[in-house]
Amino acid sequence: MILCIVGPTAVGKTKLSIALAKIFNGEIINADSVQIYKGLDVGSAKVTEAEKENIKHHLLDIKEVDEEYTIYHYQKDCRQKIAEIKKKGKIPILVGGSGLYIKSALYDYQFSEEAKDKDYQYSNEILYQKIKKVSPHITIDINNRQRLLRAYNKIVKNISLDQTPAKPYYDDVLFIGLETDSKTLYAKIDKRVDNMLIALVDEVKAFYLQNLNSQVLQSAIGYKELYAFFDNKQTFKESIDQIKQNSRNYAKRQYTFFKHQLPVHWFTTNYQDFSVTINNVVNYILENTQN
RNA sequence: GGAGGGAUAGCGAAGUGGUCAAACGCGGCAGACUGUAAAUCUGUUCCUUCGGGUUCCAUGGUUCAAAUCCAUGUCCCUCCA
Repeated sequence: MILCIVGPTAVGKTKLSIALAKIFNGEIINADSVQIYKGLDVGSAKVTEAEKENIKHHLLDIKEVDEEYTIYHYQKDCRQKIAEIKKKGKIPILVGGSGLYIKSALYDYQFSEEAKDKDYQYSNEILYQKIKKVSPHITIDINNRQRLLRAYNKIVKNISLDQTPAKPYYDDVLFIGLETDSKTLYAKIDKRVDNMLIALVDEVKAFYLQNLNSQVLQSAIGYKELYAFFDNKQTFKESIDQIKQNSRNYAKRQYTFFKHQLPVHWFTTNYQDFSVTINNVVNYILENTQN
């Protein structure tokens, strides 16, 4: 059995994962694209040593902030960890909010070789036409340059643009989702941001003073907004409001992905008494376990 | 007390007689997702039984026709006293 715990930011995934690891003798595999990196602790709400309660965690802090890491790497790393944990007779528990990371590891996504996309000078229209010429039925939005470039890079490297849906890579995965109504979640997110504020400023400032800049620092919520503040591009309050706003929007996108892309069984987080939530999940797992 | 400026959809903001249910941005809601995924992109957003109905501070007026012109009132802002 493989457990996979998903849900938007701030619903309680971490807490649930620790509880399940203890009950089912599991080890946790991180499935969060930002927590892969060392030093991005506060802003990514990474588990603290105390919170881990001696449960073994994998794929946390395995890269420096200026190193490249994509789903290609994650697929390999995660599958390897799953194999290792299973070999020990323990239960792998994937926990995280990065939907595509999870899907690429647990579904038969094919990645040919490690390779970075090249940028081309072509306009979106021209890229679109070139792609359509090779693959007339492909669905791709003409404004989505990131995807257009990806598709075009594939064409140049003679890689198939096949869009057939991926099949599960494992046959024993149980997807568990945590959810709550948006009003509660948004209040939770705001509060979480307010609580992490001081520590987050220190964390980001350290990177900023080192003159570090990288893909993650430019795109991760909590980091990019404070960089804008340190660069004097906006006020502190504007940055904080933006962090909250971006977190809310992100939570929304996470729901959409999990609800439509993965066969998730959902549970409502009981913030007053989390043991109720844990019990519900445990019962569900027991009901769906063969032995 | 005097002189100006302004009130537009949840918010900001265009529009200054018909082509205006009203550009655009934000926010909201919904969606896509096979190598940047905490990324990138899409649709929708007055009400509706989808025929239509009711809007642009309020009331009255001009006009075939008003968010746009006129009068009065209310509120807000700036400047002079």
